[in-house]
Amino acid sequence: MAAQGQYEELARQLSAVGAVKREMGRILPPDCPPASAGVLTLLGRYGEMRMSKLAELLAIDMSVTSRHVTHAAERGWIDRQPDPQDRRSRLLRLTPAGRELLDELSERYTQALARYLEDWSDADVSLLNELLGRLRSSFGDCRPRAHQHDTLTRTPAV
Amino acid sequence: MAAQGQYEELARQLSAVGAVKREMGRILPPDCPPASAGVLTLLGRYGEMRMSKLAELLAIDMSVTSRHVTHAAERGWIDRQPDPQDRRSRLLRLTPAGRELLDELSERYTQALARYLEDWSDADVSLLNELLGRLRSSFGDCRPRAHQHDTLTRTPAV
DNA sequence: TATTGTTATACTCTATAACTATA
DNA sequence: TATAGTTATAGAGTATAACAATA
Repeated sequence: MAAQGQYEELARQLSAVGAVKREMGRILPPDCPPASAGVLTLLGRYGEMRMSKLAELLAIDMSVTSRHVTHAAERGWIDRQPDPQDRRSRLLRLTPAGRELLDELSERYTQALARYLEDWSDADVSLLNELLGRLRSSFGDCRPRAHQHDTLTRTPAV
Repeated sequence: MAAQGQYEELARQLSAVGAVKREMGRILPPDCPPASAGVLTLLGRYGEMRMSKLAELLAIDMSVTSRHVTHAAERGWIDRQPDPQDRRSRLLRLTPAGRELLDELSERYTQALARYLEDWSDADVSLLNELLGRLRSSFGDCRPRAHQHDTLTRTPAV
């Protein structure tokens, strides 16, 4: 349990961290918006998955996920196969071109962060990662309760 | 200097923290988008300032700042007076209504975070704040060099 | 009838460039 | 001529609701 000032400060930091995100977005290759990079990263990390799973990992609505996936699929970075188990679903996976692009993205991210965070210790980067992960998890666990004014309405995927 | 995997993880965490930001945005009162909350917060914290200073603190372009400020001014939350020292500039400050709204925002942020982060210690929240501040500062110090393909062109305000 | 995914629409946020007014 | 701020325009991201196909 933290003091009120800490919470207000955290709200401010979260709001302001957008500038860092935007700066990271600027290093991406043309035709690859940050949303595509997110899709490729998750498919690279977790392997083949369905739309609904990807939407859950991205923590955005599936309708939005669908558009991002379409963007990437149109450029040949990912592959959409109907799921033989349930033909309503589609299985997503990286193509070789997608894997290649992902490698390029990793390198760009790494180079940019190594430059910006040159005076950060390994332990500090690690700690920030851990705390951000915990932050997301603390929020994620509460998310379903967000707007529950109608208990009979379908609850969103996650 | 951190390992490559740490940097890739940080890129992912930064991308994913948007979900937390959106969740925080959902608790705001109607008619007060997150951008307005940011404007009010900074004016409350640092007091009267000019447009250019506010844009610098928000780390967004002044054109965008101008629109956020107009939104808030039209609702009576902030006041824009021409600077007597330089009539091109405008001095921004909270109105009583703006101060009242800011108090409401602080309370909502605090309540939401106290609920989501109920199992966080004061020290952990503090640490996250500190690391996010350092992160922003590490990026901010590099920003001017971003796109310097024409040294004679005016460099953006910050 | 319920669920998976897509599409249509609308809203928020941001950047670039052109513009106005003052210095 | 240069600077502070505004406005016009375009692009990226997201959410809600209506829809199609399958279960």
